[in-house]
Amino acid sequence: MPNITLPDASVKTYANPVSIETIAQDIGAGLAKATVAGRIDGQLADTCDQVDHDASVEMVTLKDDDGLHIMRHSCAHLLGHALKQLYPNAKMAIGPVIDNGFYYDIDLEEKITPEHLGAIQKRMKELAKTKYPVVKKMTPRDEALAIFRERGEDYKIELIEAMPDETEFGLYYHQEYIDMCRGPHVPHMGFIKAFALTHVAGAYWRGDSDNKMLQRIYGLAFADKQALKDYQHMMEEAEKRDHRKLGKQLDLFHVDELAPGMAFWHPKGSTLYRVVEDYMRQQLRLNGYEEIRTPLIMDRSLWEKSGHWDKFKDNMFTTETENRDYAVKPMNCPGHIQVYNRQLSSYRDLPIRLAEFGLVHRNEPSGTLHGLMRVRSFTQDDAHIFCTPDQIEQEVQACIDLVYETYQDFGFDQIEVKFSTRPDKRVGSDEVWDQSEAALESTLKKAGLNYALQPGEGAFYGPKIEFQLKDCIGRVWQCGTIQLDFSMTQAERLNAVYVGADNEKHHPVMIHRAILGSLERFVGILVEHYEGKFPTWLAPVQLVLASISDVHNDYVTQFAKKLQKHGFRVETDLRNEKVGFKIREHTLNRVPYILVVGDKEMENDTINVRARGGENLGSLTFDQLLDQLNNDIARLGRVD
RNA sequence: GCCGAAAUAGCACAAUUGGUAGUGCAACUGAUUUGUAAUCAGUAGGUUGGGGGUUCAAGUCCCUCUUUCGGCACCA
Repeated sequence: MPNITLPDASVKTYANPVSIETIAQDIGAGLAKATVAGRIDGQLADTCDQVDHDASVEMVTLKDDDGLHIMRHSCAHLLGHALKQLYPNAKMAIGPVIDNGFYYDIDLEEKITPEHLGAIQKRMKELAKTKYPVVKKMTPRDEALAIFRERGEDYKIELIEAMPDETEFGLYYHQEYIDMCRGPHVPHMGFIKAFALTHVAGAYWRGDSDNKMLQRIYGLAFADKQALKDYQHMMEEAEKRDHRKLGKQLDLFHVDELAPGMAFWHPKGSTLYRVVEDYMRQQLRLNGYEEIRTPLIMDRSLWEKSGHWDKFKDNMFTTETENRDYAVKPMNCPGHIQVYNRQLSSYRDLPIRLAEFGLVHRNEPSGTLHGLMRVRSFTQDDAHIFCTPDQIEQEVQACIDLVYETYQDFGFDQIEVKFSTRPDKRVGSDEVWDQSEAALESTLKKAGLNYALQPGEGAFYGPKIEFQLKDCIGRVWQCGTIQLDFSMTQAERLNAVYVGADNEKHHPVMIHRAILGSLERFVGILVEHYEGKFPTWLAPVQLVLASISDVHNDYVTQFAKKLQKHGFRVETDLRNEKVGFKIREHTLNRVPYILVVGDKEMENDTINVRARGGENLGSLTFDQLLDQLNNDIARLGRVD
């Protein structure tokens, strides 16, 4: 006699176990039609599942995030169904839901090309249109194995074998196609109305590069056609922000075939880069750092001692001369310890904060390179804080504060925080790792930040906090990082010491920290974040002064000189072109202010100011313009 | 590194079954002296990513290397 409590607190009583579908029917035909699945005491269930006890039950529709998720998962099955009809030899691996859609990994001799995707998608649409029912059968282990064995689904068998404790498996019958899944799934394919296969790519079975590479087909799926269209449109718009595209358009940088993964900064990009660097230099001054510079190339023995040679030589560039081996630095820390070690420090001197805009080279695998986001040569706004164990918390806290203040100045408010713990490949004892992880995590907790744990993702010498920003199409990149290191300063490594109050020598703790991370990556993120429309303090060219005809040229030149003397980045446009042409060109170049001079301005000793976005601020005197610019620049990139 | 796709003028792209490599913008020259998103005319620009092969003939077909793109694995 199950009593079913509905979300509106009403109760329905049934004489016998009852299916979700029946309950939905009893509430109303409309709801029943829209029901993708049910939630029984909070647990998702198929519409065919029976409720045999008193329970609270909710209907899940496509308006529900869970409903969307279920539909996307079923769409992956639909892909499997269509694919097996077209390619009976295909072996299906896994087909999970991802943001905005799904993918399915497939083992198939034949290479799937974009043209094939069209045919597969067409078949999927035909199948979906029939609204065929999806039938679930809970199937005992042996039977499930037999079914997949008969069908040659080797990967499904492997999946079953990887779950030795399960006694029965949910098999979903899509007409002749059978897939295994925890479910739930849509009751019929009529729910799948808006999807598109997007691309195919390689992916290792079980995510392990020692395994076979399968073909992964990616797809989008949404509740209705409009939502799909909206998403596709949004992605097209987002792709216009791509820093590689804008880098070319705005003449900021290029990456040359002769130096893969290394940026050539053009004058405008170089200016932007330098503004960012100068801003960080100011932050260093205000926060008790001392800036240093260390060599790019250092003797191999240093890297052997630091542990880099052992753990990371595959990623290091090397060189040799006169029978000595050198490595190009992939990190700045060993060099910083050399500077720290130049003198004997007292506990009274700590913390010592050494900072460097350190150019590092890492031989990243070729397939990873990506514009400015993943490069082989980049500059870290790096610093190493040498401190006593007692000072860890305050120092880490100060770093966290600096990260947030800096990101706000650059206009970022969506920052993801990750906490990464000990990796397999590491130096230092487990006790030291226990201590480091606990210290870092407790500070993180005290700071009240929401963070995600990433087990095993730490640096080889210590755990780390990562601050991540998103690029234009949602890919997440690590920027800032705070890493705690008890190992590098030890006697058997690079042996940094200080004299404690007890007059004994101790090894300081080292905090590795970068706020922006890589200048290259950060500039790339900035380009995408602002779509090249940089706030005035960052804009490579802040003002362009355009003359209307050549009688105004001298006036323009003089006016521009005055602005330059006040430190503004100014260009003049004295070309023999119509003013509309000049405006268009500088607008496309996203210059914050276009200043126009004609007869009127010359008479009144003013300049006409057109702000980015087309707003005309009228004709201003030099001092009025100065006020406007100074107010604008003082805001940095902060959003009000 | 792995799987797949791609590379044509500075940029964006075109070129039928293998048959004279083009268009637009930018550049340069000249005319025009211009009032808030494109003035007109002309000129020049290429060993079609590099190398090799097939063919009477290759941007197009084959091999190879490089780079790029999308993922995967990696990311100190």
